[in-house]
Amino acid sequence: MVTLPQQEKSLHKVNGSFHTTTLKDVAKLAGVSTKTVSRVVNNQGEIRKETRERVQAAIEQLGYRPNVLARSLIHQRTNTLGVVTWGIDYFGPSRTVVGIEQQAHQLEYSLFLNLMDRPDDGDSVSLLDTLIAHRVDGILWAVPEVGNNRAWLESSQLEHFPPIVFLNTEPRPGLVVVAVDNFSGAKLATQHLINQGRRKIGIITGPLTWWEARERYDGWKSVMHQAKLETPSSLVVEGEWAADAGERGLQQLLAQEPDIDALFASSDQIALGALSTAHRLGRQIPRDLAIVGFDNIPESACFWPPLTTVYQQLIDVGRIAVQTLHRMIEANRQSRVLNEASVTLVRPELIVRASSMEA
Amino acid sequence: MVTLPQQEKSLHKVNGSFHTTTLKDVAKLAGVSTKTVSRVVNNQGEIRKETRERVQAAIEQLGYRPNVLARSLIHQRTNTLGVVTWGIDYFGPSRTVVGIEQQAHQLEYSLFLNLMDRPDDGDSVSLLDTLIAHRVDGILWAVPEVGNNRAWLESSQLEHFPPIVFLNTEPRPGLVVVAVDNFSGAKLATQHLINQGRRKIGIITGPLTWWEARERYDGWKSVMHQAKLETPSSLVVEGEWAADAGERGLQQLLAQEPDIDALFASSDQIALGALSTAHRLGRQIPRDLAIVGFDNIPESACFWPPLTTVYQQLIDVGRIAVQTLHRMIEANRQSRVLNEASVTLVRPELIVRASSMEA
DNA sequence: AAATTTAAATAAAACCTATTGACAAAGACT
DNA sequence: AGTCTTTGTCAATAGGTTTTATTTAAATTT
Repeated sequence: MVTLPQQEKSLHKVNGSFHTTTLKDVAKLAGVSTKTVSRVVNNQGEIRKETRERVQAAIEQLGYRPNVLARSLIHQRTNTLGVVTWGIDYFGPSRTVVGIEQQAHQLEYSLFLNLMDRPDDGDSVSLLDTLIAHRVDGILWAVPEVGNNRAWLESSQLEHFPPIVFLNTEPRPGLVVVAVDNFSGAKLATQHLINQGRRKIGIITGPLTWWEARERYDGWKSVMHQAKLETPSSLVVEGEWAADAGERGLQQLLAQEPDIDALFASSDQIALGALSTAHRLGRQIPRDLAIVGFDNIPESACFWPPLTTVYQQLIDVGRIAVQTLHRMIEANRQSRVLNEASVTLVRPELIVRASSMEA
Repeated sequence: MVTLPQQEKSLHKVNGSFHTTTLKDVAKLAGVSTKTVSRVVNNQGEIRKETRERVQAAIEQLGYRPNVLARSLIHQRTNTLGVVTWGIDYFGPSRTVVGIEQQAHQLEYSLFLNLMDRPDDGDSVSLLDTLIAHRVDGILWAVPEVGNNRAWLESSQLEHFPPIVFLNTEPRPGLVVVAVDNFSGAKLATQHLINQGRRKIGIITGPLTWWEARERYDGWKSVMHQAKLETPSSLVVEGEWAADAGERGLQQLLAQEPDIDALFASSDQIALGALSTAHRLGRQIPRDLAIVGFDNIPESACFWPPLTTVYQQLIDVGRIAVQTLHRMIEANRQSRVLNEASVTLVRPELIVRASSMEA
């Protein structure tokens, strides 16, 4: 036990305004120099056990926590990453953020979170500015690529930017990208349907301004061609990501090609909408129509029938992105070498359920 | 147009290591004092148009952004809020975060995001410590209340904490809380079923260690009693929040009370699982069994049949929480008056769809 | 044109909090 | 007395803000 002089309660009141305790306060209370406190806090140098305990008791009593701002200022490092993303109320983006947070936490980074209001451009530049003003050590750009919403890349002076990793965006020369291999995923889905003996396989795409939607579309086309199956535009409907696109989409497809026997839906929500339409029209799933989705949202296992879908390991995308960013930051610290571009693709896997296989 | 002396590219390279541009650099390049630059940046005092332009040109050229850390240090204010939450890959929590972010952005706060790995206790204290070390101006505690996961409240020295607002937790004396009125929501749902002429109304609850689950359970009980309906334990199944709890839950309910004519599911996922079981058992929804969920996840409109559910305006909870916190911060700045406790309840509304009404 | 007033800019120092290095001093131990 | 261990002093640093006192420049008045 260590005893300390009683501290009057008013210590943290100065001029009636809040005063967080500083190194000095601790030093004064413990009766040592600030240097000594600093040594205790940072666990460096030889310190007598008794002194250490006195200091620690003072820290306890005052609720002292070192001011990270001051530290960062000196060390030229904030241990902070900036995340820019969109749509965390959707399953995919939120999972990605979870992965990011987990890995960041493990590597002792704090996260600044910034959400865009719309995925297509908007206020990207001002968000990035804020992050840079906060001197984040690195940036995770996790906004889905829509239209030309990375136009800021051209106009910005990237030499004033910290390292950036792009998540789920199209690889480009000079950039570091971690993404799900949507193309492969779509191929898995389509190939599976072909393996089930289906031949007339329709697709409802996401909005084709989205890179991910285009990749999935291309994957479908690629497998179809390989299997020598036609891909007329009557088998294709462009939709939004949400469920009602699936409802309308299937209606339209059936109007154009009444005898399609399978559907590749570019999201689980679209698949859900299609299921709903199928029920209304009295089509048996999977007998009359096999359906495969994309995402593996938790609900999809309980759709009726349970949905076959492509599982994207978005948590991994987040984790890998942070690991990569961390390496870039460390490398930068050693030498101001330009980080090499790189592309990491995470392979999705197919989850087979009842919506695509007859019992 | 303003012209400036050419700057050699190597300015931001010092000893081969990265050098962010500072006020001084700008001042030197513009040929003015640092004070002048400061005035331009902060838009204060009288400054000749020509000078302002020179300075702005220098800022542009160097890509200067004021160091927020240094500013915060002086102003004793970081314009930063800490968010602690859990489960942003679920619909409810992520929506709440969206609301928080929107309002924070509008009030020019940046957000630190911290996710707990588990909602029941865990590392709360260390998360809070990190936030305080970062000198956040306020904290949003958006972790659902499970068991005694706010035990840290007793052991912490709250006088060293910045203002805190609690989201979707049980009101307690002395705390500021913004929450959805789960009790009312459950009453809406149950009353609606009674209005439809249902009398034997079962419930699948969330885990009753959760405050929100208990509130919904109590709401159901309250309305049942008011309508002079029995609430034997055979009408109650405690579940998890996810869909498979609904599958098993309905099975169990039907085993206990084969002639129930309605079900209040404490989450849309549970409702989805119940729908799935109903299909498998050949029960017609809503004819044989009316179902109401809770949450209004986007998919619920496309369930088969579309799900009647209770819509919680979680975005509003987030927004209001930030507004409240902002007021507390401002009030604190004026005078170190203890912030008064307060409770704001957000009323949910009932969305009626086909799962509870015969056509 | 000279004198006065007003405006714009500057230099220098203090401050915010913590870190760091060089060096000195005190105390403990042979 | 000499050595080792522990602690302290002091100043500089990180990147800004703010104050005071001063200087310079421009605008206005006589």
